[in-house]
Amino acid sequence: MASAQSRRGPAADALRPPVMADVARLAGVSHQTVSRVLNSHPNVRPATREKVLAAIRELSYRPNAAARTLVTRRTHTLGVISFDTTLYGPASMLYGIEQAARHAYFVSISSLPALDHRGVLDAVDRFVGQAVEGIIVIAPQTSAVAALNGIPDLVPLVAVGCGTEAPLPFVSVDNTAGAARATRYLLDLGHRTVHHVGGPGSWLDARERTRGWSQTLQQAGADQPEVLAGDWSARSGYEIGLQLARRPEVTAVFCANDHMALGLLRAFGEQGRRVPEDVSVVGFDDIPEAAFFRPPLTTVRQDFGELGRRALRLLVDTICDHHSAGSPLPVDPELVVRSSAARPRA
Amino acid sequence: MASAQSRRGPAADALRPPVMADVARLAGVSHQTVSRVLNSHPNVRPATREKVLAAIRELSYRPNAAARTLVTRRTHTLGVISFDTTLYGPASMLYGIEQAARHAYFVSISSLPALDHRGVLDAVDRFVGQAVEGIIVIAPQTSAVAALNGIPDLVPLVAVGCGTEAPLPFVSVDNTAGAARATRYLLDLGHRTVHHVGGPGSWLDARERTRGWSQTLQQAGADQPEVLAGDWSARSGYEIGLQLARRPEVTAVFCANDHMALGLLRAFGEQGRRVPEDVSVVGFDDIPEAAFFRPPLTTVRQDFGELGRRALRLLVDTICDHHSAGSPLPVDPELVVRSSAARPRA
DNA sequence: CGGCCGTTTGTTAGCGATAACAATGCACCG
DNA sequence: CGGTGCATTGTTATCGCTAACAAACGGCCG
Repeated sequence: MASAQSRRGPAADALRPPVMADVARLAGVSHQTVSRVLNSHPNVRPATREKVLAAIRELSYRPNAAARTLVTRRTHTLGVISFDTTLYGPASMLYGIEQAARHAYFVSISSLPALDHRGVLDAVDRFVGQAVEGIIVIAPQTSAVAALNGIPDLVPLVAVGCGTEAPLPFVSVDNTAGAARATRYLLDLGHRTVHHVGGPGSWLDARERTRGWSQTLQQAGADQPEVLAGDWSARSGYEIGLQLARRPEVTAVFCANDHMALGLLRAFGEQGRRVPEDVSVVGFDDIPEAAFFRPPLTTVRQDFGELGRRALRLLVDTICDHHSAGSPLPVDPELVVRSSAARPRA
Repeated sequence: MASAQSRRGPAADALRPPVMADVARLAGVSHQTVSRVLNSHPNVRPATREKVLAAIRELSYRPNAAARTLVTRRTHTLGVISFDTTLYGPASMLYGIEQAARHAYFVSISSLPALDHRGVLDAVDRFVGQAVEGIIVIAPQTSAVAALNGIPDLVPLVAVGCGTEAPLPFVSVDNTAGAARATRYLLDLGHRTVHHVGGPGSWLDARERTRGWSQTLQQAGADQPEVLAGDWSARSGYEIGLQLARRPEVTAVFCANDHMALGLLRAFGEQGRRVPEDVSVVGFDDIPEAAFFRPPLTTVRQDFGELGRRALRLLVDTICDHHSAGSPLPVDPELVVRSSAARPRA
């Protein structure tokens, strides 16, 4: 049997995985017929198909992906470039993307410690080298958007969470509306004005949330306090909270994310300012833990998973039609009322 | 110029990306010489190399990965199979893996909503079909380990966070030691015994932490209260906390993770049991927010990133030597003392 | 019963790279 | 001045698959 096997010589049988020709020989057909069965072409007699399938099973044959790719020019692979996937937002989007993609694509990741021009360009380059069929950039920072500008159009590319200024198809949440909702809620409770702990200015989401807050105050004719910017971390929220706690005129704070709100709550607690009796706090994101902060955090829910799924859909559309049919509507954030905000004391 | 280009005919120039033959023609050498330059073989005259590089730049040529793979049988791709990468632990390990791998490999992910037998097998199968060079399974659940047993040895496979019972090379943290350290710490503070909020029994880490706690109590001759098992979520910690708060004999609690500890803190706060005055709480993981809980959480730090990096190293070793040189030492967790635990009141 | 047509199968030629081997050129030696 | 050997380059075969075309087969019609 071994000697009849192939030009590879008898000894190679065990070493090399079987190829299509081996299946063909065993089934007594030509390799092309095997290929037809594998690609479910019509015009293969059922009996033949069965023989081939049996041979495939017997040899545990698996088609060689590289050979296939070489001729079909399809890799069934997408690339995702993201800022630090340890963070809740990026991690959730990645998860959403992967769930939505898995039935049709492999997803390859590139998680960058910083989204600078160089890093993004390199990552795109890597992926193009790998011949991905499309790329999703989770690009929350202005620097990333800038980098995206300079990218040659080698492969369909979609951005997510990049504000509305991106020079390419994108999906995003309506940060401005979410921030406005939070601010409006606090004003409606009776607060004279609302202070704001912002995210880093280099992040688009941060800017947009700040804008939503600012516009709402302006419309309401309320005082507009200076923005205190953190870096998204609980620590920065804590430090800012320490300052804010000293100022008795502060009765309401809108934090650009839940982690900073956590730090804020801690700082207020430490300084003896009660939440929500003395000061109200509202966050943004609705991370799973927010409901278990002390007190439970009123916050703006953002559906990261949905965002990821939409990004994927947009990318797939772009790959197929090869014309971006405009970007879908922004995902609408929702205010989740818990107990960290209340009416100010009279 | 176009007519001299290639057998593809003049019109194809703009459509197809350039191939090695195009570069060769432009540089006036054979395609093999181009290949030599690309693979930095010795024995290419510097002048020739320059000509080739210039041609490559001029055409913006990129080698075709599939063609390369077909002949070299290398894909430079690794697969990572993980349970829900939204969670802090898996996300951090994934990040560690990717950071360590990126200079040499692409990393493809498969994030499963459940690590059941079928799911793991399918994921491995997908990756084998994609011809990855190795797979890392972030396999914290017993069901995953069971599934790993049945896997044919088609590709190097390494598990991480899978306890010490895995039938294959693995890396893990020393959960038992970490839990023992936390428990010991509470006992040393003077508590009679320590209650335990465990993770789901289907998770190896949960079991090991419970074991470490249990052994320590036994060694100390302390009472061994019944384990209350949660599901890692803050919500489950909260619910268990509500029960525990009613029992005045409870003065110290060791939680199997920080999220449940957060829920516990909230429940105790709500029920008027002060932490750490009335009851001490220690967590596990040291998530970035733990320092900003109220009170700041004393917990056991686990370096997920390092774990990921080690897993990668182990996998690469396995790929190269193709014999697993035994698994590396478990990563040692460290107790981070903050203020959620104190001496019991007299 | 020959010819036409549709179904089923086989044969050949690529896809774009690397590997093995052959050929060239030049320096150096006896 | 021919032979030897190394550095450099070119030629050919091959990786495992799909696409395009060719051939064989059978049924049906006139």
